[in-house]
Amino acid sequence: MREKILDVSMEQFARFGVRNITMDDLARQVGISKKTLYQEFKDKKELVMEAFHRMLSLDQEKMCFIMESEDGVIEHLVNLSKMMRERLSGINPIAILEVQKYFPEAWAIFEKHKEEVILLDLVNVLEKGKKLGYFRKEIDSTILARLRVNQITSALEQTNSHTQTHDLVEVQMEMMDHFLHGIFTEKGREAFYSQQKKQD
DNA sequence: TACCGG
DNA sequence: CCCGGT
Repeated sequence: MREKILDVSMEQFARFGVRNITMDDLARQVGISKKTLYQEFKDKKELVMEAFHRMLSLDQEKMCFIMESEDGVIEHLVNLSKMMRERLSGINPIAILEVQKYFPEAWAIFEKHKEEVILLDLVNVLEKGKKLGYFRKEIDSTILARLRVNQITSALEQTNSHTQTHDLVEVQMEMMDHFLHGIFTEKGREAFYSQQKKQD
């Protein structure tokens, strides 16, 4: 039951914004009474926190899966960016602003996730890529992982501007391409191009 | 579902 | 007036 509620909440919050979705809306869509809803969750704040937390956990699961199934570091970075693009395309920019503004505790969960999960993952993948000869040995993995994590999440801060979600997706693609070409060795670039061909 | 109160 | 909470 809890998961069902969280899944619906996640989708609705992302699409219409947290403030536009009322507790009545959620109860109706899940097909339960508000009483049941409040038995599972203390208040709306808790629901938002949990929904947000769940979204990040699902992302993290996907990342672990990518990490295990792909031994190619390039595929890993491409998939990470793809994941971010898919996530962005389903989120109304207004929802991000609302969470930052009205649910700072939920936003803190994301900040933590960014620092502890994504950043470490990127350091690992950059190191791995250097060893395999795809990335230039001169690069500092820690600095570039930081650069990349800021790049990826910059999409979420730009929401103040009038940028459309579609543009954000395009921007993600462009930044990934630029980042990769900055760290590739010859071997890396060739591997990237043949990997791109497969995707089309 | 109705209602209170912020 | 709206909506979270009872």
